[in-house]
Amino acid sequence: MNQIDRTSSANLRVRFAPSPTGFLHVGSARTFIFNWLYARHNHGTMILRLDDTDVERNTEASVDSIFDGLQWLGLDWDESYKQSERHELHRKIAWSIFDKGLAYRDFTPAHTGESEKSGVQGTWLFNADMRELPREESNRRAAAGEPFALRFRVPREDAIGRQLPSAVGFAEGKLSVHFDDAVYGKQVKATADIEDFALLRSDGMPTYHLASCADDADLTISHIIRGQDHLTNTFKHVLIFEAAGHTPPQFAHLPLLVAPDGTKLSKRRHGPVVSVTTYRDAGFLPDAFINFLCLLGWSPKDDRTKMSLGELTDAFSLEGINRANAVVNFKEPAAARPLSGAIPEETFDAKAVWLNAEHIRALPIDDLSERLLPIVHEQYPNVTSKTMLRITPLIRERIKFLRDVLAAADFFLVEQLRPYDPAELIPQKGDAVMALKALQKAREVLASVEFNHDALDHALRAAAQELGLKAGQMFQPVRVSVCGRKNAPPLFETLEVLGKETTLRRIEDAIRRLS
RNA sequence: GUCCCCGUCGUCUAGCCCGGCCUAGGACAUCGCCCUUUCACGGCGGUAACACGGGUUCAAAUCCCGUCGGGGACGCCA
Repeated sequence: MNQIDRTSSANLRVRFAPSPTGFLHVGSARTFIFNWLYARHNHGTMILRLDDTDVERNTEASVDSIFDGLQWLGLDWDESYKQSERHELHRKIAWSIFDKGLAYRDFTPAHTGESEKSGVQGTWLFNADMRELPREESNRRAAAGEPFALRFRVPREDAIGRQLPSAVGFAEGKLSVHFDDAVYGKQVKATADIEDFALLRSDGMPTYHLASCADDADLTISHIIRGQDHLTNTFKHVLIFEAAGHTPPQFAHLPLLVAPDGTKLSKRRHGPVVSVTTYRDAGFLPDAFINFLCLLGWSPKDDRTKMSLGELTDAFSLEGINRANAVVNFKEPAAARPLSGAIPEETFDAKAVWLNAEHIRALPIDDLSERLLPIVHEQYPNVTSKTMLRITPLIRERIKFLRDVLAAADFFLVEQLRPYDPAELIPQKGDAVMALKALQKAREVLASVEFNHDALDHALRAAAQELGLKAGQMFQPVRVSVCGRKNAPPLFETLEVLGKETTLRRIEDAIRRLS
């Protein structure tokens, strides 16, 4: 059965196959990333396939939203397909399975939705009348126009003695299907626990299971890397592959991403916090987001956490994937803070936020500056890239999200400072008189000094000494007058960028506020 | 209900396959100290975990059995 050479990377082909039924959520993004990493690490082929079989639920908006997310991540693919354009192939394969006697027509009317989902009697297996329906009668009824679904004939005890597919054998005395998962190891399931699933619906459309396997076989996918929620479906898939005359690919199932409440991440229950574009809009760097996602369910095993895309690509392997579900430790925005439009920082997993800050700090100044500029321009269209380039180094260590630039660099950007509490001007262990004295001195000294770091440093320290103040007591009033608050970048660099004119004007203003 | 998967600090994880180096390592978060003109960065240190119970063994986080807990799949949805 293992005739395909899976070690040869030239034939390595993986795929990401989202269904366009909503936005791209973080679990899907992580599946995409792992597939991409595996393909690139092994110089294989990355395929994007839209699994849009369910016309009812698919929307154009969803397709756009998924592409938005993928585009932001910045990871590419080599080939792309739409399942809805391949129905002929799916039907052809379904009927070839029927022709081999491995599927049969089921004329039972379709079920009315969810009603008999978790029946007390246990798993429904098959309807004997339909499964055993003579071929002639089946053909006759079909020819008469009676609707039917096409069902897979899962091997039962009646298959014993005949030629069995190679994935089917006996385990503990029971006829079972087996396959080897790259993450979860050997998997076995008794055919008595697998129902005769549908291949074609009564409207002739392929089901997900059929379409997915038919495409994977046709596109010669070598490795299927997907969420663990498909682990039990895989037994059916193995059966389809073999019935269609193909060797099943190598499977690798990923542990699920779960919410803090322990349940599988879902768009429905958890909302925008699980949408990729939410991270984009909050000012995450794509590489930081990718880094974060990779650490959920995978480990490089060498204690590294902050990793670039290149490092991730080099380090990635299926062996590093673990089996336990991982929680994305986000908070519901409503619980985090009364909503004010923007998504508060504490909404996101703290590690994601930290990684983002790390990636921001690792970016070269000019690169960071370029990414910051469009955000700044939303509110301050007149800021030049030259100015931005001077501001960036002063705030790089102080922002966790790209958007934070607006709050961190506000005093560089506005003409007029927002009104602040004059009490802020008063230094440690000082009073309003001291503040006033310091500012008047600063006004005097700064008027005649050259605005570069060293000159500023000398001038202000000397001024402090002259007044009998500690350096900090001198700096604080100046800082607050030019920044409008206590927490700000280092003073001299700040003054340098602000320039003499603005600095003096703001000190003047502060003196006015004090008196 | 049936079947499948999982269970190491609050969270992500290393170690588990091939028992001893584990008085269980790292990271985030948290607490404290240092650096310092504020904030941040950085440095140092602390708190904190092998779900439980049996067994095998000289020795078990690592192997076996059971219990409990969590998740997932069971559709003519994907």
